[in-house]
Amino acid sequence: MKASNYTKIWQTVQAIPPGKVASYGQIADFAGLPGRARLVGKALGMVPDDMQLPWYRVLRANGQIAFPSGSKGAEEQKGKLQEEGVVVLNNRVRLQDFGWRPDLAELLFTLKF
DNA sequence: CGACTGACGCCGA
DNA sequence: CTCGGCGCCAGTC
Repeated sequence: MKASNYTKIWQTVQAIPPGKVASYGQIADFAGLPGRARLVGKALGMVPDDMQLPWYRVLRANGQIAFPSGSKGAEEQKGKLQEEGVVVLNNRVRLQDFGWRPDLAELLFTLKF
């Protein structure tokens, strides 16, 4: 099967465990698309509503929520994260505490590509 | 074909 | 901390 870039990105996002967050660049790297962080953003925007995807676990490299503070999207994302115990302050998360550091072996087992 | 546009990232000032 | 600039690339106009 011909895993498109979007498919790889979605699979990688699904691999993020609850209570942890990853950055766009990180997702791009794990998906085999180094330097294509913007493509990750595009891919998340293309996600069908009926597909379950923890898109809210994806943040900017500095831990900030990608949406403008106070916007609908930002509030929704903040809520979803806090439900999992992730602390969100001033529209941002401390990656030092909640950043996802995947185990390479398990990552490969999950993504299989 | 070129110009513009993003749920981005990094480096330098 | 803020700004500006450049790299990135699939879509859109």
